[in-house]
Amino acid sequence: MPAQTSHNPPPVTPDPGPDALRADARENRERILRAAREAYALHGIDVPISAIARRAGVGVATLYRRFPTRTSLITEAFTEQLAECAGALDEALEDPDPWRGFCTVLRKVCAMQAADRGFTHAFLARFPGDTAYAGERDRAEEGLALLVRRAKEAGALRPDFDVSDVVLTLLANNGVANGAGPEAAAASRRLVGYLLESFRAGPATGPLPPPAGLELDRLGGTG
Amino acid sequence: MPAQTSHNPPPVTPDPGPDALRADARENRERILRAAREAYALHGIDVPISAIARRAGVGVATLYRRFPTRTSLITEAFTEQLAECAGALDEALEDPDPWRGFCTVLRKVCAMQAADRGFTHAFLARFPGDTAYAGERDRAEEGLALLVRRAKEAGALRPDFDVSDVVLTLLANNGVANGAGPEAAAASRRLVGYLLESFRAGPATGPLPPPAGLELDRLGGTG
DNA sequence: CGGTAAACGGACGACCCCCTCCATTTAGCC
DNA sequence: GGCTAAATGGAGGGGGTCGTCCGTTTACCG
Repeated sequence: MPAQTSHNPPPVTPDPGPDALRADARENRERILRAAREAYALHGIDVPISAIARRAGVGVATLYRRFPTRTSLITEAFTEQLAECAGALDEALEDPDPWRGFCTVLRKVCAMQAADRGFTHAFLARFPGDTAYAGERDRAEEGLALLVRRAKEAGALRPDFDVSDVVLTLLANNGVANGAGPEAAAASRRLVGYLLESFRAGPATGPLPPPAGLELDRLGGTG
Repeated sequence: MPAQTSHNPPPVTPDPGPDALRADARENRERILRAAREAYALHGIDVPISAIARRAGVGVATLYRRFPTRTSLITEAFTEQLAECAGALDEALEDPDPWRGFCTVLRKVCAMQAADRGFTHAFLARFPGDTAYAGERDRAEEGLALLVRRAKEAGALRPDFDVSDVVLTLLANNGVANGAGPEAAAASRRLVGYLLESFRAGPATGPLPPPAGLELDRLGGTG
């Protein structure tokens, strides 16, 4: 990334923003996002750009002008769902029972993963140089850490649980979501059921293999 | 597949078999398989055929003549590892402690998954029309079912464990193996640690979401 | 040593996806 | 209604993989 010339008050939005667009352009922008969400949910994040354009009823050029990079499209397409995740975390933090909050947020995010094949990738993908998610993600990590600490202090979450185990859960769930086909939802629920039982503090168990130190921003679809 | 003309004593081996080959051809065949295993382990199952050929030091045509379909190459390349899995299961069945056997086989297979990016795909991929694995797989399913039953009867495995939960475990582990990059091995160990704790029979826990009824032959890399 | 069939490998056409360019259409304003 | 800049869409060059064809090389046998 070339250095910027010292000053630029609005951080040079690569996306002009939906508001500054002409009416027909804004309409098309929405159609593209809708089509992208549908396509991603159905076929995963690898659908050709041209397929999304076709589904949206626009030309490829239109799509490319609005979303110059694949990442920018994905970012926009999943903003809503990511906000939903953030909301779930906020709710969990407000729950007087941190363990219940912990369970709820994990169940919810995993269910979303299982329902939408593209969501996982959007969720786990790192967006190099893209600051749109960075703040959101940092906030999520903080909130998660807080929730985990509280749940431990309440004696409900096992003490050797590591925050990175949340990522572990998401990755595992991703594997199930991608591999289990039509049974993905049921399989995901069952996996999360097993894991939550294991995460719950209980009578002393043997030592666990050490945490893998996974971080949200070090992960990608295929490593 | 066109109907066959009623009789063909040797079931028309698409692979002439390593033995009937000329010396140089057999040599090349081995080189191809070695290269395929390396490439799959490093880059997953999607490496271009040409890359494997190059790595093996042969032309594409040679590879294609020996292994007409991608599947046939994968099948051959992972035969050894699959045999190792089968061996692990056999050992587990011989273990006087079925729970220990169960843990060992799950740990071993998951470790293999984590170590070799291609192995999972080979392991889970369905091979339509390919009978090479069918017998092996049926035997594995039987053995697994037996192991699970014994472990339950020994009171070590929770009664509501379902055989399909083994597949669930493999899918989850696959997600971790594919997504955790360099930490895949550690992350996989930790996941399996959590799951095995959960699988272990213990003080009554709440009801689990129902099993997803996953079967080995209904799974594929991306469903 | 010589002949033959097996084996080889590179080149090639078909296909798909990415992304840009440009001639044409259209919305919004006077 | 007419003008202008924004917006559009499809064609096309570039890159990559697949799988086959065919002229050349090589192992094996007599």
